Amino acid sequence: MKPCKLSSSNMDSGLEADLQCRSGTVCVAKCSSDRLESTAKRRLAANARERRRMQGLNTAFDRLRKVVPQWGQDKKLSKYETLQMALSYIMALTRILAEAERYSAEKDWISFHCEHFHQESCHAYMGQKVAAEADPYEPRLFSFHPDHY
DNA sequence: TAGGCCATCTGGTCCT
DNA sequence: AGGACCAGATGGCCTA
Repeated sequence: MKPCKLSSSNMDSGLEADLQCRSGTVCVAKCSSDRLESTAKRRLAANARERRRMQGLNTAFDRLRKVVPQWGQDKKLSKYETLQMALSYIMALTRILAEAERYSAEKDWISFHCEHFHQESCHAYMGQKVAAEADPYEPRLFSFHPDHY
């Protein structure tokens, strides 16, 4: 948006009818006031759009806070903490998924191994696995460790 | 009271 | 030209 090229003296005079552009052509009072008015209008519209945009962003943050674990947190997570927690959460879930896949493949092999070789040690191993799976959402998996920059 | 967090305004840049 | 997005500035609110 280019500013209306009015001389400062004219701007200060307050006599709108006498306003002149630097080009020398007579600038009708309406010219500057309309321009200022439309500039102000567009600025206000832009402000409103920006407010709506930020509100949308905050709504998204609230939705994210609802699905992210908040172990022992009595106050809501800040935006930065929410993003960090979401990252930890996703990584933990990914790890659980990978473990589960590996376990299902491994279990077949272990069953076979137990059937044909040393059964005692296999029972101990299987028991350990089951215990570990009993509480896959153990809080420590998603503990929030903010990075310090 | 200082520091953290947030909302809002604003000007700049990019895209359609 | 106008909208979306972004980053900097500013002021308010809250907490230790």
